[in-house]
Amino acid sequence: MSKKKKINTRNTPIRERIVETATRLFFENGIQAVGVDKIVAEARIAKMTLYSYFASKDDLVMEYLEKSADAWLENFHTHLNQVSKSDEERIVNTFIYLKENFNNSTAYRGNGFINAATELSDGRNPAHGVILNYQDNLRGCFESWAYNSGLKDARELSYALLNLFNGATVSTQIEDFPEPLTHAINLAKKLIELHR
Amino acid sequence: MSKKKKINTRNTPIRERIVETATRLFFENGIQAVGVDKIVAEARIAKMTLYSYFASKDDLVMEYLEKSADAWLENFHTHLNQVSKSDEERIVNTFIYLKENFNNSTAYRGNGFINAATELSDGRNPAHGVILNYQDNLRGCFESWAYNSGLKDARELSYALLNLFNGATVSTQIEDFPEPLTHAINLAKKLIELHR
DNA sequence: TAAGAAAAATACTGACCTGTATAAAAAAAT
DNA sequence: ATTTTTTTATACAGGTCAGTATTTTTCTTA
Repeated sequence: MSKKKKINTRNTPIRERIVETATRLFFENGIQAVGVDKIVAEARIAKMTLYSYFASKDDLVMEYLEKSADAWLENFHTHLNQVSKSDEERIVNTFIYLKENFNNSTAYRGNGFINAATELSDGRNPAHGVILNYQDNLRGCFESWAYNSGLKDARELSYALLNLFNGATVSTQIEDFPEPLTHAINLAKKLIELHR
Repeated sequence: MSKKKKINTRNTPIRERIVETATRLFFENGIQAVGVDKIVAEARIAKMTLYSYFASKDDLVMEYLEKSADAWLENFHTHLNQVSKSDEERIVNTFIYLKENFNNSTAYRGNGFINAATELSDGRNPAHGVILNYQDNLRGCFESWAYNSGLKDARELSYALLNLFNGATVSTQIEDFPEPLTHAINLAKKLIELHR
């Protein structure tokens, strides 16, 4: 007789508060650096309540990554739709968006998915699937935007742009200064010209 | 009367074995994921011996980063000198070097300094100074190589190349597949043409 | 060979970690 | 109003963490 733990699958305000608090703490401090005790303290709930919604910390981490990836992409597209008149503009605006995000943050923490990928070094960790999916979603955006704009070699360009996206994010995080993003914006424009 | 701990500053084989073991474990598993007990076990020394050479784990981490940065740059230049006939070739060969490193590794772990920077999120950590120095050293190489090759806007090009370097490293680490590095090599060649 | 220094072995501290057991209090549903 | 579910509070288990104290053994050097 297997004695399984019963997990509450309902979507209550408490559950949302757990995920929101974990999301904020994981992103600001890193996943390994945040203990369950800190999450329950800041969410002002009992530890047992957390473990009634999530089987383990790893489960909570998975939900953090999945929900954050969805939210990131949604904010991303919402913003791009507001400032872009064409798919070609969306490409350049992607990097302007990164720079605005840096300027609007007091302590820049880069990209939560890149951080998670380097932190959870074991590639067999299921979190890597979410991160890979996020990255390929982003690259796919670049590819279709490039294709719709009539640019040559859209697929190769999309890889270059993803490289540029990741590189500019990491460089900015290391330097804590927006200069790499300025160069990334210029480089994105040049890449578009190269593929026109 | 301040009671300080006496640190052995001699450079003995044991000390080197500690640093070598820590270097391997930190790079393969991440800094936070490796405990002092694991280091002393794999180096087959007593824990007290480690603490007679290093005041704290943070001290050992600093030495790991400093020594690794020196060793990385030395290997880098040694290899580039063997395969390059000009500074312009050094630029492209940098990215070929990354790809060869990936192909020669069983479990690619990317760049130890990028990993450390994302792992040690607090920018006030003295480790960030070492990482910044490493990055600027690398960018400086790009800049002087570009300048010596008569390329235009050497400084801006160097930032683009550093972005490309970091981005390709991170993308490869996430994907665990060398395709981003292939695109990075092509992109580096294009960037050189753009600045000719 | 004797004295001194280095290293090892062992046990420990106090803090933190994930996860659980249990019982009381609060809330919801019947 | 009573039962059932949810949440809390508290304590705890078993592990790991960085770092230290103490004693014994080994090595070096004089």
